[in-house]
Amino acid sequence: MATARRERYRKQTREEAKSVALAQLAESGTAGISVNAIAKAMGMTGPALYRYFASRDELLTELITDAYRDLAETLARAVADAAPADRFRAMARALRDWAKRQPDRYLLIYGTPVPGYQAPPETTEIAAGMMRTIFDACSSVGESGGATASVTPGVTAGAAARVAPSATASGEQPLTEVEAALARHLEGAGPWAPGEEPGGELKGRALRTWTRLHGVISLDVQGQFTGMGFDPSVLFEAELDALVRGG
Amino acid sequence: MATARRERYRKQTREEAKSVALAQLAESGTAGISVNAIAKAMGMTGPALYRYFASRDELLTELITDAYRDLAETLARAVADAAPADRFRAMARALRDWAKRQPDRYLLIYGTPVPGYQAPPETTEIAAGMMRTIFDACSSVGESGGATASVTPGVTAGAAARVAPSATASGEQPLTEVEAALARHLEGAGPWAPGEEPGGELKGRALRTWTRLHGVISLDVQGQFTGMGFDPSVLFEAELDALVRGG
DNA sequence: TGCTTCTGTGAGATCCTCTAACGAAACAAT
DNA sequence: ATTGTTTCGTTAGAGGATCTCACAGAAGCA
Repeated sequence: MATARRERYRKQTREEAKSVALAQLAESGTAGISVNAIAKAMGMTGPALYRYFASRDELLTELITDAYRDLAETLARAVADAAPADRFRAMARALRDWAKRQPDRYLLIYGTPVPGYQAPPETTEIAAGMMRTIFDACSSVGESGGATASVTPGVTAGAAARVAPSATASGEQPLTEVEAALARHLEGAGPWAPGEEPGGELKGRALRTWTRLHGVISLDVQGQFTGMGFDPSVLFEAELDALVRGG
Repeated sequence: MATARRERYRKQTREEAKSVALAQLAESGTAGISVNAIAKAMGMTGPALYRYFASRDELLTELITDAYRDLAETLARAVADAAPADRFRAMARALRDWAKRQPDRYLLIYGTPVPGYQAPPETTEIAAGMMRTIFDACSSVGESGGATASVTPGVTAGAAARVAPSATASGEQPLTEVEAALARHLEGAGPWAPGEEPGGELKGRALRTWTRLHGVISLDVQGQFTGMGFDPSVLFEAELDALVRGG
């Protein structure tokens, strides 16, 4: 029973090690995380830490899943706390804020993977939960917002003219032919998230949302915009608006 | 004069080293590139390679700039070889093809950077040249294509209704308010590319293009789509279409 | 009190990057 | 052809990394 003390201590030192590792990550990147250095910073010798983590890789993996979980929870909370009409924007901004506040953790999740690396099953679970959140945020985007313009299809011919939605549920934006093709292609895919699987159209919206937000955020946190003389948040808001507008 | 032999030999072994390094990169990631292992694979001892590269970092940097240059040239050629109406799609597809064919090199350019790492000035030059290519591809997107639909603004009020373009040059898509705001914000930014600097609207289009294509491509080459049961190229084409449509 | 389990230490194996000193080869010039 | 110079590759080694192993304490349990 009193072994609980030991377990508490064990968990505590594990957390301390991960915390020190995060500090190292922030200032030297993934490659700068050293078991030896962490141990030294904690006041013990190198091999002692191997009582708590089987390998440097396990520590790294735990850092990743922790960050993943944290991000997923942050998004879920942002969606839950927002009014239905604001959910989408709240989710997107929460994502960006999280990434900007701790770039290294974002890159830990979405950065360059090691070729051989196999993500633990826990990771895919978290990813599925996050996809659920994105679904929820996306599904509430056109509803009762009143801010979306109903764009009537133009008369010009061509592949990009907006066509009537195939057979989807609620009253949403009309889709272009290519959007409809993507929706059809995604109809059978999945399952991507727990709970009921949405239709292809919503999956397409979610996928667009994910990739576009990641595009802006990842280039931003990697510093690819530095020296270009503009505020990335303006670009982000523009992309956000395009997503809302485009359904 | 006959020192040319030596120089040729020198260049040759440098190239061989980089080639071996690329092989290591493909199978073990950036961290798996080892000067010792490269030398051994070339039939010499470790320290010998330090006659050719001052440090492991210099080798890495050279790998990055090589990849960057290669990518930039590939895009430029794709744009140059395509008919004006196809330039945009040609550029985008060339980008994706290049990335899919050699994911590790793409991630070398756009992957997680080391926090302390300062890109050599040569890199920013190449980036500027590539931005020029993107500008060229984007500027020819609405012209004479005939495939873009002229979307008439809906009657519904709200921030997302399309408004008349501010004062831009050619006959292009009308902009939403947020797009116009982004264009205004980008008007003074730069210079991003050699040659004449385009207006804010074109800069906005280029930025959207860059971030959206990168969003799809990076998640794809990182394997984030694996197991989701859909073809990423369909998503890519849908995004491409949205970019063409949206100006 | 003893017995067991957990925790930390020091030594060491094996890798890595990178420096330094030395032999050998190739080039240059008399 | 012989001499001098530059370059190349070697071995030796410093210093650091991950990780294993055997051993000394400490903590928990009887």
